[in-house]
Parts: sequence; C-alpha cells; structure tokens
Amino acid sequence: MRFRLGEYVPYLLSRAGVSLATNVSRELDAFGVSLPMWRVMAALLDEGEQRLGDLARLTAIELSTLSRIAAAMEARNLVTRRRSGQDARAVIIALTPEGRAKTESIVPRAMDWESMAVAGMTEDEVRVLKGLLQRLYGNVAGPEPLPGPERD
Amino acid sequence: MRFRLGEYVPYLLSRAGVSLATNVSRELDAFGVSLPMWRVMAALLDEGEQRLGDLARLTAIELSTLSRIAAAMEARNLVTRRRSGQDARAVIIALTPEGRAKTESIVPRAMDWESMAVAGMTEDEVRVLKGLLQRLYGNVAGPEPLPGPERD
DNA sequence: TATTGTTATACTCTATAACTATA
DNA sequence: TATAGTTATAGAGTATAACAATA
Repeated sequence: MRFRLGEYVPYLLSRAGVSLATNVSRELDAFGVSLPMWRVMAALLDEGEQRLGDLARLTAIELSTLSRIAAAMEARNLVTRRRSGQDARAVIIALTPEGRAKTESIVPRAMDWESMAVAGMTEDEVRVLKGLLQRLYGNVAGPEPLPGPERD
Repeated sequence: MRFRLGEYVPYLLSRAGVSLATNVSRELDAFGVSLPMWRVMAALLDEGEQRLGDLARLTAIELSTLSRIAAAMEARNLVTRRRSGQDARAVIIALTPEGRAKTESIVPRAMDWESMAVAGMTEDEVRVLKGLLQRLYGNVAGPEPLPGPERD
C-alpha cells in the first residue's frame, strides 16, 4: 500500500490552510491586526459578545492564548472584557464601537480573500466545499481525543 | 451585508485544519515525532528524497524552520542530509532505513486519521473534497502574494 | 549577482500546570 | 469539588535578516 501524499486529506487540508493563512496574515498587516485577532473580531461581529471559553471554541484558539490575545485587544480598544452577571467566573468579550468599525472595514477584503481562495469554482462547488468542511470539523472537533477510524 | 462566520471558507478551512492537526499531534506523541516531522517523513516516503527547498514547498513549512527540523531529524537518525552533486548549494534530504521503517509504522494510523476525518462521507464526496482542496491550494499558493479577488 | 541553506533574533501560539475566584 | 479565567514556563514555528558557499 503506497502512501499518496497528494491524495491524503489531512495533508491537503493543512497545506491549503497554511497557505491561505499566510496570505491573509500578510494582508492583515495593513489593518494592524494579527490573524488570531481578526478571527476573534469576525466571530464577535457574527455571533455577538461571547464568553471567553465559547470564543475559544468558536475560533479554535487555545484558551490561555486567547486570554492573552483578548487582553491585548482590550488594550487597543478593540474589545471590552467584563464579568458575566449570571456567572461571575465568566468573562464576556464584546467588540467596542472602534473594534466593530475596524472589523467592518476588514470584511470587504475578507470577502476578497474568500473569492480568491475559491476562484474557478462554481457556486455549487463552493457550497459543497463548505458543507464538507463543516462535516469534517464535526468529525474531528469535540472534547473526545480520537474515537477511532469509524464513528457511524 | 452580514458576515457569516459559519459560511466563510477561510474560517471553515482553518477550524477544520487546526482541530485535525491537534488530534494528530496528540497521536503522534506515541511515535515520538512531531507533526512537522511526520509531514516531512510522509513527503519523503511518497516523493522520495528532496532538496530542502522543494521539501519546504511540499510540506508548507517555512524554509528556516525546516532547516532546523531536518537537523533534529538527522540527529535522531530519521533522515540524512547530503550536498547535491549537481548543485553543491543544495542539500538533499532522504529517509534513513530507520526513518523509513518508522514512517511505514505510522502510515496505518495515518489512514485511520483520514478515515476519521471523512467519516460519514461517501467515496465520491471524499474525492470531491480532495479535488476542491487541491484547487483551493492552487489558488492561494505560489510566490505571488495575493493577486486579487479574481484570477480568471 | 542570484540562489541555496544555515543561523540568529524577536515574536507568537501551544501545551501544561499552578493559581484565584466563583459555583 | 468542579469550572472559568489568568498567569507562568518550556517548547516550537514564523518572519526577517545577515551570512557563507556556490552558481
């Protein structure tokens, strides 16, 4: 059984993701935010204010890393951090007006990055790609480490 | 225009890639190799010995990082480094017999990781996913930074 | 001069664990 | 006791640039 790198899904996924992330990071320099910061901003713009832990899951950023990123973003007036009223242990992260404005200024470029990534694909192919990536994530996400090759 | 995180390809790609990579890294601990090392080993197993620069492109690992990884792998007898005969500037990286044996011992588990990632997908869907990821990579790879939203 | 790698630096993210505050 | 975050530390990858050897 030969191992075919060019047909191996984890490789194809990683390679595409790394290359796209590298390009996007470079573009984000012009906006003065890092890629993880942009992910946080995009998540907050779409989903509204979030508990830090939920934001970590949403962005796939490790919690302690996100804690520091959130602190840096607060220092730059992009987000606020406040204790939850319901659960005083939880911290709610929310976009400031400045953060929202900056995020909205990036969104049009972000759409360009997506267009570039899927250039040459039909709308239907893009839809299929999104669906498959969502399903793949569902298979590999979650607290369970790695159940096994089949999940049924 | 609302920004839909759950429909945004770069996000879906990153989220899936990060989650899968985290799982795979954890599994690779048992083999005593890091994820970047496994990528290098898999590339060498499939494509044969490579110049360092080609290996960097193949694995999407930054060149200076790969240089250090290759040194570490050489120290562990997984690969050899030798100067190319045709171009004495170039360094050829090749699997040692031990490196090859270790790589081949990982391959079956690697196939499991892929199976887990695509669980629930038909063979046809997997084929489509691979094709789309390859095309996406083609759109975002290359020396050109970011040409624009359309490439025609 | 340009290219291939190596090395060094500064920065960032991850993994882990210890710790605080709250539930 | 368990959970939500914070903080500290060690390890590793990235970006960048300076450098050596070769083309």
